[in-house]
Amino acid sequence: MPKAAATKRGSKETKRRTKKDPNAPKRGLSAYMFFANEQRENVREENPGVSFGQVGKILGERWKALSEKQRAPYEAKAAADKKRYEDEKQAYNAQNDDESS
DNA sequence: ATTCTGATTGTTCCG
DNA sequence: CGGAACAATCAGAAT
Repeated sequence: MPKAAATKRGSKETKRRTKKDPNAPKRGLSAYMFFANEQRENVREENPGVSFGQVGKILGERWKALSEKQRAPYEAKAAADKKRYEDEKQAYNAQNDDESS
């Protein structure tokens, strides 16, 4: 367990922190994104007719329903995507450093 | 050093 | 076109 429990992120009050960077090196995607990318086709096929109201929620439930090993490929992708972010992060760093002239 | 927070990411669906 | 449930994330900023 990391820390406390209740931690509603997005209180909108503290949102004014993290000053947006000049080129904002947006972070990478998340496992869910990769998972949804593959499952969306599958879930939609197994749940014909269901609207986002159902599919969306079902998708999330199924996400954890998979075995950790199943999430592996998605988590792996997420990790790989993060690396991608690291690259832009470095570009952002270089740009920032090169900006002073 | 440690803690936390916010920003972001992508899917589906519709009006 | 965007928003909202769904989940992860995680890197940097504040303490």
